[in-house]
Amino acid sequence: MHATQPVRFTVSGPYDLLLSLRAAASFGRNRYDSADDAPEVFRSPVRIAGTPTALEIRQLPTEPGTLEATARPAAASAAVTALARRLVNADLDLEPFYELVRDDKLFGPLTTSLRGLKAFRPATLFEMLVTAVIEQQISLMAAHHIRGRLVERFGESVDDLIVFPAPDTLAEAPLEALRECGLSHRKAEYIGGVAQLVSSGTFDTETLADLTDDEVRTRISAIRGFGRWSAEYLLIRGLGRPDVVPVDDLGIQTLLGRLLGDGKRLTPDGVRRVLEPLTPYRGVAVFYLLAGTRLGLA
DNA sequence: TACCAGGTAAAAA
DNA sequence: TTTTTACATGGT
Repeated sequence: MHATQPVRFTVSGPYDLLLSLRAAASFGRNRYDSADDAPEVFRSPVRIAGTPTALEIRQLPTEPGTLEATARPAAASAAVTALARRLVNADLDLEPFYELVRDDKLFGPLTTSLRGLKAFRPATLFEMLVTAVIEQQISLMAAHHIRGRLVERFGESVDDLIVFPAPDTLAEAPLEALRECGLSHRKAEYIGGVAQLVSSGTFDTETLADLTDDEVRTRISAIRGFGRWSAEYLLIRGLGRPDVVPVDDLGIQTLLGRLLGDGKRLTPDGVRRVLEPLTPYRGVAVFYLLAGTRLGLA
């Protein structure tokens, strides 16, 4: 049942793939996830049944609610569709969010300009867990460099892309090799540890999708190296939970202080206070503010 | 040069 | 129980 033809699927609510790609690029170009020569196509290196695969996703110009996914090498249609739906966050319907903020002074115009924008999600939650550890405390710029070295050293090539390292690869990697990518000794331990939990099956990332936000918080925080920030980072970025905000996040505290506060960095309680009216789309709202800032709209 | 950046666990108080 | 400290990289 391998798809030699592209598979098609529909997305819930408004969606603009090109805008979403532009926003993603503005957060820091990731040369392993996109191509310069075809900016209207989302290309992502993924693993399907263990095989490194290049997944390409397009939006049909005449039928914006329908997307088309192609896998090379060809792979099972069901797997391709499921993965593509995850990457573009196909199940999230933005319309209720737009309704909620339609008359808001800040969010009304912002959501009109950015109509159809969604954050991409990574192919695996394991990738998100590792990325969360890398981004702890240091600047995003520094984190990008470290992550790039990790992917180059331990990932697998497919076409001109590199698939994020598999859990067993990082589980078997010597701590010293992880440190050579620029990680602290402590972070190398965290990453080796979570890689062993996932590769051994002790921690099943796929079952997290069935749990509530709070249940996921508890499960993630139980892993060494993962506190509240990392759990919430995984919830919003990895699982696409629309109402979650990492209130400990320095970048978010600073941004919300500037746009919704008195200009100074907010405390975690301050973040909760200013976002309260945006429930149950607080996480999506923060993403729109971040994207708006990056794209020069907010 | 020193300091800060999308934190966390462990030690010290 | 609460507060302090060490940590790696890269930009300013």
